[in-house]
Amino acid sequence: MNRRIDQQEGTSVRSRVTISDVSDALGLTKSTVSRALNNYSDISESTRLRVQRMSEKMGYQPLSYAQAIRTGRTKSLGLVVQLSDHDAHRPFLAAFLAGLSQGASDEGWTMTIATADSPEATIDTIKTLIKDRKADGFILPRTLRHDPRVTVLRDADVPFVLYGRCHDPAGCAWHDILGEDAMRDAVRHLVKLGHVRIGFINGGVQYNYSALRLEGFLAGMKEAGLTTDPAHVKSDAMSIEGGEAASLVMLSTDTPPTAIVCAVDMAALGVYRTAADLGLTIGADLSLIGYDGIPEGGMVTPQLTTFAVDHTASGRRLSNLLIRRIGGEDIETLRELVPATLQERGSTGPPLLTSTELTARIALLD
Amino acid sequence: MNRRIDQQEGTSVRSRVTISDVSDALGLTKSTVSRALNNYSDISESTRLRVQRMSEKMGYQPLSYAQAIRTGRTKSLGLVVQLSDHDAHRPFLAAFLAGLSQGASDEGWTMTIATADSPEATIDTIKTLIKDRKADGFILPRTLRHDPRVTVLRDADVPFVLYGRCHDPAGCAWHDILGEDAMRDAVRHLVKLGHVRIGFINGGVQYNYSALRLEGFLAGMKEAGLTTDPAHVKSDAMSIEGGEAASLVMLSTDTPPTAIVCAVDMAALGVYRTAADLGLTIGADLSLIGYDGIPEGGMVTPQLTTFAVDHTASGRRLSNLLIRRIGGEDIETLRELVPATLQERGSTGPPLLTSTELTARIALLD
DNA sequence: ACCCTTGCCGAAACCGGTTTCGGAACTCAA
DNA sequence: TTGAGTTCCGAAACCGGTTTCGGCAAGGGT
Repeated sequence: MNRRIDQQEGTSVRSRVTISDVSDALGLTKSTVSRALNNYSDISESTRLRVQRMSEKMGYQPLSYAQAIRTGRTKSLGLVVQLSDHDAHRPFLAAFLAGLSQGASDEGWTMTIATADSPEATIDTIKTLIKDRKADGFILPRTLRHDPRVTVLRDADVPFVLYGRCHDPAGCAWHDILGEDAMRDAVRHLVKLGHVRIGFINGGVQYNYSALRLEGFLAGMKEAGLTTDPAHVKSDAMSIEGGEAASLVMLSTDTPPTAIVCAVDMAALGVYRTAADLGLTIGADLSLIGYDGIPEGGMVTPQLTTFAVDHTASGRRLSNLLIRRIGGEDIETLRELVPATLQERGSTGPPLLTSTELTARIALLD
Repeated sequence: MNRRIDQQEGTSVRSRVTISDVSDALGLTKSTVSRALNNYSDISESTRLRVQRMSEKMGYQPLSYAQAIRTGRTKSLGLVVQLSDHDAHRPFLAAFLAGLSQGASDEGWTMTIATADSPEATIDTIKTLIKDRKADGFILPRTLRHDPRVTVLRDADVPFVLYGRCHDPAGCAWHDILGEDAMRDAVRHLVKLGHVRIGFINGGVQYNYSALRLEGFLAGMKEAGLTTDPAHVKSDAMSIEGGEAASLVMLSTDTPPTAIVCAVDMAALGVYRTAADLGLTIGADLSLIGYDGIPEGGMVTPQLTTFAVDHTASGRRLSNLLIRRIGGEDIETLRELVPATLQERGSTGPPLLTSTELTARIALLD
């Protein structure tokens, strides 16, 4: 009782307000206060209210690690960032973290993050974090078709939520962008402009999204009654170089596409290079649509038409979902899909050249 | 004693090995085990060894939050990333985090990170993390000349370490890159190529580094016996647009510089735009040196000569310094400066034109 | 009037560590 | 032999919460 309550916003964080301070002030025991704040049913409504008010007034906030010792929960979300991945996701990282962090702190949770430089190291890091109880659950970005992280976490019975979807949905909660719809819409958009021969440059096949985006592309082609030339479909292009190589091959066929859809913006930037090499003007001779909305897309000429993805918003959602998952909510209610939004810029236009003319133009260079 | 020890690498993390398991196995009390592991002097060397071996064998690792309840230390490092800053630092983030995280986990620590979108929010977030004891200390990137974070942490008596330096070193540990030396070396490099009229585009004056880099630039000029035209020194350019504007003004004077040193790469990228607008060829008509080593510098033509900074290595050092600081090491021993390394590429060369010729060329455009 | 619920709260154990305190055993000088 | 120090470890309190258990008092049915 001789304990001094700190100033509201005192910078010096001497002795905190503990649960005993609150219970003493109310003439109750700390067990009652604890149960009142944790919504136990054997606490009368009037007492619960008294406790809540007093806690509020005294600025009491349970210490998460003091709770953890009994509950095993730290109120922190784990994220292991794998950096061996091509650079593509780095620009996402800041925005993504911002969303995660906001979503977490909205509920009074924090983010524990670690990095790893290989899939194996990622698994090890996750295991360590679980063992040391540094996180109550995990957010898994960049879901793979067969993701070892999912296996580990499912086995360990540790909650997690995917940024992406999973081939085996058992036990998986997720938040994902409808990349397949975006690819279909890309085709629709190009078809409306008059394109008939459309190529597709996909991302890494190990990722779950690539199968979906390919599906979406093909669906769009089928819907428009167009046939897809197998030579016009490439995959595993996630970097500028990858996109450059894939598009070069594609445009060197006898019947080159007049438009290309890329599953990732980085690959689309590579197409700019190929176009420059072949003397083609993007947006005129060759139309191009990307996906991701990376800032570099706004720095090239013409600016890249792409599908913008709001990673901050997604991060926020993911934190929310994971916290609810840890709280025991049903998995089925913790799955959501949101659309990407088309950002129309200069890299698309009606086809100026026929495929034959294109070939002729390209041949001139040799 | 009826407790089962988990399999070494068991995925299912049932009951952990606790300190009592270890003490039981040795026929000691847990207090002895605790003191043995924490290097108390009143434990015999033989006992300490027995305890260490058994702990190792049983895979015992104290639970950090269980320790925290008594010690107040969580073994986690705090980082608050401020995102309102121009985008410039985003590319750094991944590499920086990787270093921090490696440095932390090398010592069995973890990173707790949060984001904020304004200086005020940053302060609030730090205060919250301190209050909730979510971090034992903080890493402060992007040090300002007068940094409110330093004030808060110093007042709260919470350990911290700067990525950068501080005008008032009292209580400050740091790791920093010698940007001033880099700027001086940039001038030396240009002088050696034959440049006489050299401009300087500095970053934000609110940052601590900008004063240092300006100093370094001026030192290089003085060393070479060159006079610095005040019209050739600009500041607060940290983005492409900023660099573009600053260089445009600078090059529109009667005696434009034949070479420009930029304190940040992003500004240097802006100079490329100005050069394109004015019909100048970078590396020939105009030499350019940046600082940071951002990947975009390798994507422009010609590639940007710059000073590469290894943010991963710095992050690792910062974690190490902070952990030692939290451990009570003397501040004076926790300050270190490392050089940046010149990455010579295509944006520098001997001056092809005199200042007069340059002016004539530029005037032609009007 | 009596017993049986039910509602509500206190007492105490507990979580996994750390830290204080005290005392047994051993050493060494007087 | 004895007394004073040392060395080293056990017992127990403690940190700040949560959870189990038991019991008192009010209410309700017969």
